[in-house]
Amino acid sequence: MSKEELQNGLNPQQREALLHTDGPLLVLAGAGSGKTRVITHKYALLTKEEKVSPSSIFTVTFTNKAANEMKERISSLISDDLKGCWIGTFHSQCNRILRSDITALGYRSEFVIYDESDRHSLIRHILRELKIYEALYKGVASRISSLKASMVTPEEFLSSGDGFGFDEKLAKVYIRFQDELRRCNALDFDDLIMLTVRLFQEHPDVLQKYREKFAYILVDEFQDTNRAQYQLVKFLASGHGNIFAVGDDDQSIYRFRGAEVKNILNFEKDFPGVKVIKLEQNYRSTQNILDVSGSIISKNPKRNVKTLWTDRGRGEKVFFYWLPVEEDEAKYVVRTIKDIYLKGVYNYRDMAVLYRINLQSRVIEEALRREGIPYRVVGGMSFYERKEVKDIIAYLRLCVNHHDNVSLRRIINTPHRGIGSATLNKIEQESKRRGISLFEAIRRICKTKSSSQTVIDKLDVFLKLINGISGLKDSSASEAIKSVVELTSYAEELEEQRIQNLTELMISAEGSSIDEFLDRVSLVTRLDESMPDDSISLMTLHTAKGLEFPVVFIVGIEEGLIPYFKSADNEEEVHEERRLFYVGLTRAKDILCLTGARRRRIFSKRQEQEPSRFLKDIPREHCHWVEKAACKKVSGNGSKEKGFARNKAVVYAFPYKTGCRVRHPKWGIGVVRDCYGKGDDLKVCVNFPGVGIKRLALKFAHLERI
DNA sequence: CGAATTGAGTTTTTT
DNA sequence: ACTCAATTCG
Repeated sequence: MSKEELQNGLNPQQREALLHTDGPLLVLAGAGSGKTRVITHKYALLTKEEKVSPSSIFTVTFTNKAANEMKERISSLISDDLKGCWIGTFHSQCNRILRSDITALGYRSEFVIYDESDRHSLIRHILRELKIYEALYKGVASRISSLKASMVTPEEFLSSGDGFGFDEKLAKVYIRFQDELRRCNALDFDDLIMLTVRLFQEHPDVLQKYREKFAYILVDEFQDTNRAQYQLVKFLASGHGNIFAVGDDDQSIYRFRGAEVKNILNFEKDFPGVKVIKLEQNYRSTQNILDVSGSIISKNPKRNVKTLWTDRGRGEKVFFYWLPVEEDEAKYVVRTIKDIYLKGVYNYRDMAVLYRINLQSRVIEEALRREGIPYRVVGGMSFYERKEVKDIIAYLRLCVNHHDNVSLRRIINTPHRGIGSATLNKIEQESKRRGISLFEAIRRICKTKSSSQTVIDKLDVFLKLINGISGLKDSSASEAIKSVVELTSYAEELEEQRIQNLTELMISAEGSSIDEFLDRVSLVTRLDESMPDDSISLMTLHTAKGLEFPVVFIVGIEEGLIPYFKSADNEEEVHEERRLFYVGLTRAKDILCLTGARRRRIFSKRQEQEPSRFLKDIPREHCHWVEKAACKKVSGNGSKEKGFARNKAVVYAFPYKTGCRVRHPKWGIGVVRDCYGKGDDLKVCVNFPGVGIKRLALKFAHLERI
């Protein structure tokens, strides 16, 4: 594509951002303003016109999904292949750098990467040893994580500490944690960033090498960077200043995990002469949706004001429904979903239900199930977090790296081989006494026969097993997985579904070496989520960031949920809740429907709920505002719930009930899903197995009741 | 060593 | 209400 072609279809601001090639540039991109478009076109322009090699453009995103999407879109713009390009997540980019240069910091380059749960088990182990209440491990882990994300060393933390006992203990755990990681030859996610920054700090020659290598730095979702990530980018860019950062401070919703919006503000200080461009034309939503979301976000102070506009027209008003209890809310949402679906304009995949906390999905799911509407809950446990998958990966890690104590602890008795806590304690002691890894300690115990024969026998079996698998080091990852499963008899007495998962794991490993595979599973959280079926998406507001749907429901717009009660007394956090709400609102393209319930069960307590304070900021003229005292329209069946079954209002006598069977001359036998309309316009929705769901005008479809 | 029972706590999440 | 985890019992 030529320079001219790359500009086609861009608005003036986008074009300006595209054509600014030298020096720092900050693009404040409102929701739905086509930021990815600008980034990808920029990338294409740099490689095509400026003849910059893809290997000289350092491009970072936060998620793999974003990185892949970007790669795809770029490769459709330029015909060259992107081999050797540097487009990836912060973590994968840092991994790449560290794999080649971490030895400068005294680490070995074959480190393994610990995920959240590995980190948790290591911290629990340390707490146990230091005799600190173990149940605190989650809090401790997250404190340490945020210290590392802010590049604070244990020493610095200690000196800045308030001298209260707990901080001292925390620092101790922190030191110990880093120490253990090192002994295990492992890095956690925070280390990947932190150590890369440290590498640049302490080794100017290495920094110089990368500065020369990367002529341009592109940062996506800049508002989500934490301090370490920002330092990283700053290091790379401060030589030539060719940094191109894209973000939206209004969509900063990850403060709780260390994101610092102030990086956007600092940016103008750190890179003098920065050009700031705002993208305010929105290509996603109707004007009504933009007005409503704008009225919400404009109440936040300290923001880069952006006023989104669209040429799409006003569109539907935004719906707000206030219902008596959460079940009513769910029912209302589901009924509306069905109504919309049956009108035929939108499919289920075009709709999403968003909520503040995962717990809220339950009621919605139940209501959807009752109506037989297909749905999927987005988020939740990722494939690689499943126990059986993690177990097998632990075996692989241990084989590649005998120092990996965390993996060893995980699988030493999985599947059961009679090695319990007593034996493990003995091993731990031996390892501590000699300053060797657990694996070495086991070897020693076996060699010196310093335990009872039964224990030695069991340990010996384990040793032989690991040694046997270690022999597979050079075989392919999928071979190795197969062998691990066989040698450990892992699949025995495992449920069918879990065996399936292992098969899936093997398939996903095909074609990679063990090292590559381990890297990938650490840095890629979920398998590519395929979504071929037509189903409603359910997810939290956080998960919805970056996505868009023609029809969006946001449920539970109540005080206590949005803003969440734990945030309600902290001003900063209320601002973040407001942004979160804003993110949710701006996901909608055509139809936006907000709901809330007057009474709701939260943690088994029935609570009287107030409408969210944010609702006060929405101008009523953009909304259909409906408060329901009780559920009026009860759809024939399913109204046996207490309270509002009184209106047995079967409005029209439909000839077909949901669930009854019919025969169609062409499609055969099907099940009636729904029946609506009246008179000559009576429509019936039938699911024909193997054919799919059909909507038929009763008048023309020659249905036969069976 | 492993199963069963009791008890505490309860946001959001990517890598 | 429900989950997850620790402790206790067999």
